[in-house]
Amino acid sequence: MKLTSKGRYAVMALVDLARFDNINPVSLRDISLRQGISLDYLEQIFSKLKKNEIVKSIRGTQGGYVLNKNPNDIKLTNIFHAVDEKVKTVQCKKESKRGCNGKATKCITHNLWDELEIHINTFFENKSLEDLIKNNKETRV
Amino acid sequence: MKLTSKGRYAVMALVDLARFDNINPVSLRDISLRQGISLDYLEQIFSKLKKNEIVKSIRGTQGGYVLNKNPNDIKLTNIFHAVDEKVKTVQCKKESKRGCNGKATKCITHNLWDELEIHINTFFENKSLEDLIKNNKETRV
DNA sequence: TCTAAACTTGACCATTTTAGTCAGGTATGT
DNA sequence: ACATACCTGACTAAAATGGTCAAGTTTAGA
Repeated sequence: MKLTSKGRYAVMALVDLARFDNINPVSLRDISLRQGISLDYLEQIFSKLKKNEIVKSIRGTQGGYVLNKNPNDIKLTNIFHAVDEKVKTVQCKKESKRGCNGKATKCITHNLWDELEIHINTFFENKSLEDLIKNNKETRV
Repeated sequence: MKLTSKGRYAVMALVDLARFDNINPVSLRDISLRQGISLDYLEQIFSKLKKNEIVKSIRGTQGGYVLNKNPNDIKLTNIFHAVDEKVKTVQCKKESKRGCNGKATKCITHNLWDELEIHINTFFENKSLEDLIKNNKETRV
């Protein structure tokens, strides 16, 4: 199990954005430079964040992005959902009426993954952008 | 983020094994049939489980695998570790003396991933094969 | 009004990972 | 001897990942 870069970049970029958007919109170019993330890739990510109403865009010179909500109302779970970072641990095909092992039963470890998923989601639901700004200042190695 | 099939299969197979190994070793062929997992793939997985002393093998006719420890002493974390299921959320190159963003700092979300990792690992460390046998009987859909 | 900054969209792609298969072994109980 | 079952390594198709590239559109400011 691992978190992909897309989810990580999304969170990094939003934390960066949240710290600088007090007055003016923040351009992806600036975020790209500060965080070392490819500009083209950031554009893909922000396209999704915008669709999910986490950020707003302002076009043209001096444009950029701003948060669309209070940092306290942006939970990690919203961010991951926006960029398609799946927290699902097992894919049980819901289309079929059958269980996840092809039989008429759930697989013997099914409940376990449900529990795990809840465990992880709880973490994400309780963590907001606000928390990250407060507690995770860039620190020296 | 998702759990790969390898880790899931490993757990499924071990739960199956734990339920049937009272008297005789259990063959991978039986597990394969019961759980619907490819035999060849199971062999790869059990090779790793054996290296990590989670199971013992008995060769020859009537051979198979048996648990090498008490089900209560086999934690999920041991199983995942054995089959290389990474719970690491971020790969910060430890070889380099630098931070995870190439600069001399940790990335601004570094602490977050550390926390998440601990959160998930706690779940895995507290869950044993014994727990799964007790609570996760195969259930009808 | 011209232009450069910045967002927008979609196609494309190399690499890595995943989830296996295949083809051979070797050991051992009967 | 022979069938069963473990053991090992090479191989591979398909998907996911982590981007790049190209061609726009919009708008502030000179």
